[in-house]
Amino acid sequence: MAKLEISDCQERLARFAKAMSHPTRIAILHFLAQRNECFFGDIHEVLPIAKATVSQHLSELKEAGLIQGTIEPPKVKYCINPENWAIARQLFSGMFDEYRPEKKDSCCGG
Amino acid sequence: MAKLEISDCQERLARFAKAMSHPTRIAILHFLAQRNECFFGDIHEVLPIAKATVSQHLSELKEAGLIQGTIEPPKVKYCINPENWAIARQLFSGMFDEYRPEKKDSCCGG
DNA sequence: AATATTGTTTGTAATTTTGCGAACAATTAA
DNA sequence: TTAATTGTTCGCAAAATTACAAACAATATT
Repeated sequence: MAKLEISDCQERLARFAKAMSHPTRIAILHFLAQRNECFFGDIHEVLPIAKATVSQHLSELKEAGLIQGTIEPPKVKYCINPENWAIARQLFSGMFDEYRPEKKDSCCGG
Repeated sequence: MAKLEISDCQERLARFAKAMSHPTRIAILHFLAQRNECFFGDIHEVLPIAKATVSQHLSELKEAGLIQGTIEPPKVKYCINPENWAIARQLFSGMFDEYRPEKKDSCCGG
């Protein structure tokens, strides 16, 4: 029993998923993905939540590696982290491609 | 201010991501994606956690729509939910495709 | 030096998540 | 009927998440 070991890829996928597990953070990613870059204020301006909360969400996205931020005094510029974005894309599509229903009739009697 | 409204798609994407935000649940999805279907016991046997916890993780995956379960007394058969799996795949790839770095030089001075 | 601007950090509270053992339900076998 | 098998649900505890206001830091301006 207990033979299944969780791989690094699976841990990493879960980590990315966790970063994406909140609607506000999805909205932030969407916003950044479209603009390629922008300042904290631009993001905060558009969200109906306190700046402290925005900052926290940005922190989590940054720690997960999906975005990056650089200080441009007195502002902070945020953008997608291209390398990790590509890795996340691959991990997710790899996961979803693992399921290939060979038969047209569904499983589980559904 | 606060102009950004979170769309249903974004809510749904976050919901799927949340279901995938735990390593054990990623492992379960991976397991199911490969086998196309299997019983609770098969999953529990392979995981180093209590059956109550396994049951809970399966519940969350089921409530999120990623998997489905049917009772086959005295067992319960679980499998990927094909329709929602396809929807999740699209939502994620749609999100990741939103970012298209036009230039080779990275943003944020990275 | 004093003030304004831009974000982060801190402290706090409410809620959710995670995990387990024990109790429970439902079917099957003896 | 009694016992065994298979999972779910309950009750609980520890930890993590979410959100906010207030305090703080760092640069720019007057």
